Amino acid sequence: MTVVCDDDSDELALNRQLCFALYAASRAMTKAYQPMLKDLNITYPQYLVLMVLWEWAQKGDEAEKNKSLGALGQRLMLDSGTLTPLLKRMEQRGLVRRRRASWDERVTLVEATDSAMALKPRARTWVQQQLQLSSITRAEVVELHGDLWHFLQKLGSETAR
Amino acid sequence: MTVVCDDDSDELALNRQLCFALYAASRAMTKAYQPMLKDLNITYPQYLVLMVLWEWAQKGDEAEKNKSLGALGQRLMLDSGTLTPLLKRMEQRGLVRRRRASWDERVTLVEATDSAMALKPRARTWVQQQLQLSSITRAEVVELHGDLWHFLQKLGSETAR
DNA sequence: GCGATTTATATTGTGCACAACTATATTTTG
DNA sequence: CAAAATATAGTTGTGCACAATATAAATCGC
Repeated sequence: MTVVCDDDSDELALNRQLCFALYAASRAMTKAYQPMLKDLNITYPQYLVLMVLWEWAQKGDEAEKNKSLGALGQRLMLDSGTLTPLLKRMEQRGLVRRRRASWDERVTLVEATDSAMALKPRARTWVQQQLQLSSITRAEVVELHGDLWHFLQKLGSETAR
Repeated sequence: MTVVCDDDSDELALNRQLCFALYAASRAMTKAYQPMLKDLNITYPQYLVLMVLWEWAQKGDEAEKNKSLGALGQRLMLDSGTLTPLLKRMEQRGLVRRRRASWDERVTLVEATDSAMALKPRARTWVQQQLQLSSITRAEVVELHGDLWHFLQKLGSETAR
């Protein structure tokens, strides 16, 4: 039996594509978070927003200038087309407050409510437990995280050209 | 000045979260593919589908049983809720054919059209060029890919419990 | 062979992502 | 200072993802 197989068959094989590995791993990770997200009654992107707002809440008021929708977008690499409706949904759920900056009417300031702050310890506990229960070591996580970040930097500096 | 900073501030810091690194890297990768995707006039998930169909086209007809929507979903880890409308759009664009299997009326068989096969060399050339132009080495790609796949296996075996 | 169960796909509804565009406020510049 | 340029969000439209559900075909147990 003759197997027809041109020389580029390997080059574009799905299982060798970094792009697919990233795509699949990202979605698998999102799925792994679902039990916690369901418990907190939020979505995955909303959880990412909360992580930023939780950080901001610790910084006090001196850095209000940097607590805008735009700043949030820079941290998460998302634009207003994604964040505006997402934040409106979170506002409806009582998780965030939105208001215009007095010093610049273009700017929308965003902050976590007490209700949102209350979710933080629950998230922290769950994340810690999952890592302990997992067969994945902390060292593996740190290494993969570092490699991803390094990759992200290079990719960013190249696509910015 | 006293900086309020509880002891879990680092644990949930966005920039230390593997989940966010995966999320950001995956989206950045998708963005990096946009010039090619725009040229081929397809979306990123459609490109992933094509990579599978390109592989299938090389296998001849003996494996028709494994060229179903379900098999496609297993490869891409996507369900019918995502694939059915996506494939209908690709069918409209003349990129795929869909038909019921004669041996099981439930099964939808999927295959690339000639028009879709014609896109493969263009994609291959672009991917090769990008890697050459990039400051990212082939070794880095292979290592990150391996680590991601390894991680995906562990995550999959755990969430399957 | 026939009802119950399982399997494969399709449908429905919600929430992202993101490109393209709009609206408005601020800053810069001649 | 008025006009142009820039900055910041919001809006609109398309296409995923995915949970939940529906539909229909095949298989199983008897």
